[in-house]
Amino acid sequence: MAQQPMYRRIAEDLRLKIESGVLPAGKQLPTEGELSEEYGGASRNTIREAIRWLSSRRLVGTQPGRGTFVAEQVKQFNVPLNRPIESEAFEAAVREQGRVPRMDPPKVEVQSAGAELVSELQVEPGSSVVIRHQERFIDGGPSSLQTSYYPMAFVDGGAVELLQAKDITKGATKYVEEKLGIKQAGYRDRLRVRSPNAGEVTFFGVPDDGTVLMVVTNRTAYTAEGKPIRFTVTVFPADRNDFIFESGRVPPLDSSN
Amino acid sequence: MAQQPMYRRIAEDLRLKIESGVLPAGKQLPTEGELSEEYGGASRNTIREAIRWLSSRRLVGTQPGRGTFVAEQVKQFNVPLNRPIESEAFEAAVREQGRVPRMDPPKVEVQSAGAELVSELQVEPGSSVVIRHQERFIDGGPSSLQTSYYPMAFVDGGAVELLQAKDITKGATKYVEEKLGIKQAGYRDRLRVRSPNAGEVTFFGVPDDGTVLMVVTNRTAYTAEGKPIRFTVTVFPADRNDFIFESGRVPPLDSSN
DNA sequence: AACGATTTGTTCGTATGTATC
DNA sequence: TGATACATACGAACAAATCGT
Repeated sequence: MAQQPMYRRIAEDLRLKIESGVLPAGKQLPTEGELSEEYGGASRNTIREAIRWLSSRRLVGTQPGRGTFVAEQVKQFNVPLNRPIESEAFEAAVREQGRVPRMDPPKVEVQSAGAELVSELQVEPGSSVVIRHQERFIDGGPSSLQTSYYPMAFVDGGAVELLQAKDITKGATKYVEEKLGIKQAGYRDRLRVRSPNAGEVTFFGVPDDGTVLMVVTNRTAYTAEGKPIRFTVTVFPADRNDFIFESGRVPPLDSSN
Repeated sequence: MAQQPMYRRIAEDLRLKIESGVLPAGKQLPTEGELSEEYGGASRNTIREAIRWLSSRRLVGTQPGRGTFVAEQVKQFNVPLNRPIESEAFEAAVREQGRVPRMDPPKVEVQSAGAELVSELQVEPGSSVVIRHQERFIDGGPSSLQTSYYPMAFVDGGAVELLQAKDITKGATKYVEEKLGIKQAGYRDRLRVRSPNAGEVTFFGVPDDGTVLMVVTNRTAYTAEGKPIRFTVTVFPADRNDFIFESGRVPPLDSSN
């Protein structure tokens, strides 16, 4: 029975201290030098391996120049999948959970459709697509990045507000329905977990060490005839969000949870 | 403008080679010693930092004694959230996607309810709970771990098969309804991402470095009166599964995707 | 079955860089 | 500005896993 490497045993010992409350959330760990002494003169590199193991599990966080701290438990936000994901729905969901929403005005762009969009929106390769991008915040901190894609044909058909860099107050879905008579009959979400890209690391302020992951929800909305009318990508940090999906009749969700 | 550390630049260079196809999936990278020479005599530790960066993003995988290999793309499985999650539904979903399901017979256990179960099942603290645990496989590889919890009162009331370590062919939900007249009216899923525990690392055969995460779906099923009747936890490796949720009317999902 | 060669994993020591207070 | 603490980088040695002989 081979025993575990030293850094692993040290990490395990620290993990127990954290989970048992000897080292409470927010508390600073001894410095690497101190831990080195504490654990029988193990090399500072070995201590760093142990801390890295804890860090990759988000049990601790390191801050250059300050120290290593036991991770604070972050309050989870419940992302309701059964509801619309437009601005008003986001605001309502956040307020329901007793928190404060904020949204930047959308950035609008026109690009030619790449492979994914061609498949999701069923448009011609290289045809123009309207992109509406919005940054969202909860309690002043970054919450999510949302990007919606519409066929340019919608704008040509009269839905010109899609090109304006401001919120469509009545909701883009309703707006498209009123302007073009294109009515949403349903949608499909696909949730996937992946590493953040450079822009997401910046926006969310997460460490760039591959430990924090993102949940990406791809929502494709369809008409009754099965024609896709919108493709929306929303990116959330995986460690601060739960995704709630309800089917049939269920009692209301206790928002304290 | 501070430039990036060397290990990061090396990692970025290797990342480009991987993403551009110079290093195709499955290909072995040069050994650490060779890379050390390639990158201007950088120390082997620095090379290892670069590889660690790639590894934490699942771009490469290392195998002691063998080498470092570009990660193979794993075929995603679509987990349908709109459907039941009992054995038959799992089998059907897997077959629909052209793959081969397998399930071990369930392990049954009785435990006293801890805090989470007390809250989810609304049972008395310390009261007995029936636990049914099942391991599931797709194409011979580990797919998911599912654990369902029922109040012991169901067994006392006559649903004795809940205690037997074999599949309830008609489905546990239907069985409970027939035996006890307790009818499921709806359910709520909560998806959350976390690190695997020791048992999950073993079962799924994933590296224990905190890089591979799990998606846990907690499903609580309710009666029309809002009484919880079942609590089910299913654990999936985050990198091999997409979670699909449909609302309203949507065209069928192309299972090739 | 045993051994040696190869490759990654662990541990040490040391020096210097950079962020914070 | 100096002191402190984590981050990067180097060099070295040995351990452990793998594979072919």
